[in-house]
Amino acid sequence: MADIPPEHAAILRVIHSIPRGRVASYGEIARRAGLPRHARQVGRVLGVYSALKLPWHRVLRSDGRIAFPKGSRSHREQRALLLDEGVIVRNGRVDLAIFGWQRDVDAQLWKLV
DNA sequence: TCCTTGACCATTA
DNA sequence: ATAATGGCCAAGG
Repeated sequence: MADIPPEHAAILRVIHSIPRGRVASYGEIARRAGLPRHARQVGRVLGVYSALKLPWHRVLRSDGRIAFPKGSRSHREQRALLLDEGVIVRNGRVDLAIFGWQRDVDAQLWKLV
């Protein structure tokens, strides 16, 4: 069995800890894993370990958009999985101020008014 | 080694 | 809001 490099393990651990109904960007995951500026590696790791059971659908771009091209198979699947757990996806995008793992509380309160 | 390729990001126009 | 740009960095050829 191939051993998993520590950097990969750190990234996988962070992804696994994203709460249900919340989302995080590639960059944020990299930072939380102690690997700032390694956003691209997060995407790569997700691909490499796609066989594992991970909440990959909770990972989005920094602007809240789904990384896969609109109309692609993966895009549709990710959208469906997010909707399944109550995350609103509008036009291929999620409002991070509401569903972001580290969401902006001020913005959320503002929306309630 | 050097070069290319990305499930990326921030800035600028 | 969209697009181009330069930067980023590990993998693989």
